[in-house]
Amino acid sequence: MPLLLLKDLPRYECLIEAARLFPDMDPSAFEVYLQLLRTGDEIFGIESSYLASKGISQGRFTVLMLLLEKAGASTCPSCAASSNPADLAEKAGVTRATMTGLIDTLVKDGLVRREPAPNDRRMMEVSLTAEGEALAAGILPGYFRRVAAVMNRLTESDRRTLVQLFIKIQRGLAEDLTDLQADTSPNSL
Amino acid sequence: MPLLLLKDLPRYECLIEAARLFPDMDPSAFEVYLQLLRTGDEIFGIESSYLASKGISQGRFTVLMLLLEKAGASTCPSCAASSNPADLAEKAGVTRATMTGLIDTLVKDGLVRREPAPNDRRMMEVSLTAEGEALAAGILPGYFRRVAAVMNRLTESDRRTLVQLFIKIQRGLAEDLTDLQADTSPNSL
DNA sequence: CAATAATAGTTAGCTTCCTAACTATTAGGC
DNA sequence: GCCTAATAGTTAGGAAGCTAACTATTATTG
Repeated sequence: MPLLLLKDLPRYECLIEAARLFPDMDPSAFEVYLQLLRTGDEIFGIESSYLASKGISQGRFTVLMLLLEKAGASTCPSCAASSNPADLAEKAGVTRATMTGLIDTLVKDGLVRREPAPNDRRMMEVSLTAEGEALAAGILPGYFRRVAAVMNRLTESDRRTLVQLFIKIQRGLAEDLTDLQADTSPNSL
Repeated sequence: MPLLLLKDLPRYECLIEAARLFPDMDPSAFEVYLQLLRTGDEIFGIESSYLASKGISQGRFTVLMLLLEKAGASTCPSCAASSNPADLAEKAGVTRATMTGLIDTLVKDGLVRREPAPNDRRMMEVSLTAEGEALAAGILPGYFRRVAAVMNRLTESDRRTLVQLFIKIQRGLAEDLTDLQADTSPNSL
């Protein structure tokens, strides 16, 4: 659980009170904000501890999944790309340096192999070993069961609503982020 | 941005396809799951980079907030506790060891002072310096503005809905988690 | 009241991420 | 065809968490 957050979220009355002290504060926005981060953090913790019980970290799991998509029976167009480290890093959302480290440990554990790419001598080609595929196959059912269990109280309609609202937030982030960054300097103390 | 996640979430058709391969997979649950984690991660990244621009990390910010609540004009009952490191660690959701490190750096930067507690010689008493209070006061308005901006596309009704759904998920986590953990061992490969 | 247990804080060492600098190779512009 | 870009991968070092083990106190209990 990598996020450091308040464990007990402030009650709504406290937010109201804080809003009196800080005119910039929007209590309902802040409440959603805290709940979102808190919920995400808890879910992430559940996933992490499941993966840890299988002897693998979040980062290594992501790499395994990306390689499985490529190796596996997927016909999804976005899954058909090559699997050099830079590509994996891009897809996983980490730096190339981090990916080097992840692949190092996966190779050390015999889950992945790393060979020079045939066409471009700068590149490497990464692929799952049989052992890696077996591990992924052993992890995924439990993983999916947990994901389903986490959401099992939500109706299909709840789920659609949530996804819509997440997309709404994300669209705002993409478009309003520039304004936010512009006001970084003015209010530096 | 501490979470390592797929940067481009799989499209829904891909989830459907994966569901054919893995009977345990619930596409709509998985989609919500990915969107929740992704949204949380992005928001967390925005917050982190704002705090970094103010020269402070997430963890140190949390400690400052906890100490400010105590020092400040808050009449909130849950904010009135003492501020020894163990207490702060509990509230911030980190280990005591981590809190030691956080306080170390805050003391080094002159933002916080650490004195022996009067009654119990095992304990320390942590409090904000004037400099720490000034830093917090300089950070909070921009922080609240960003929180508000992140949520500014959501109507009040959207916000209420979101909070309701988060609470629904969290209640499920609290009550169903035991079942989840019980099935950790069976499907170990 | 002595011995054990519990608690507060710290330390040491690990993990997982990062950035910045480096090497080797390929691609482009003159 | 060279010389400079750009690109792929790696290395080195740092930041922010964690666990486990340790010391110093206080509480409990026989």
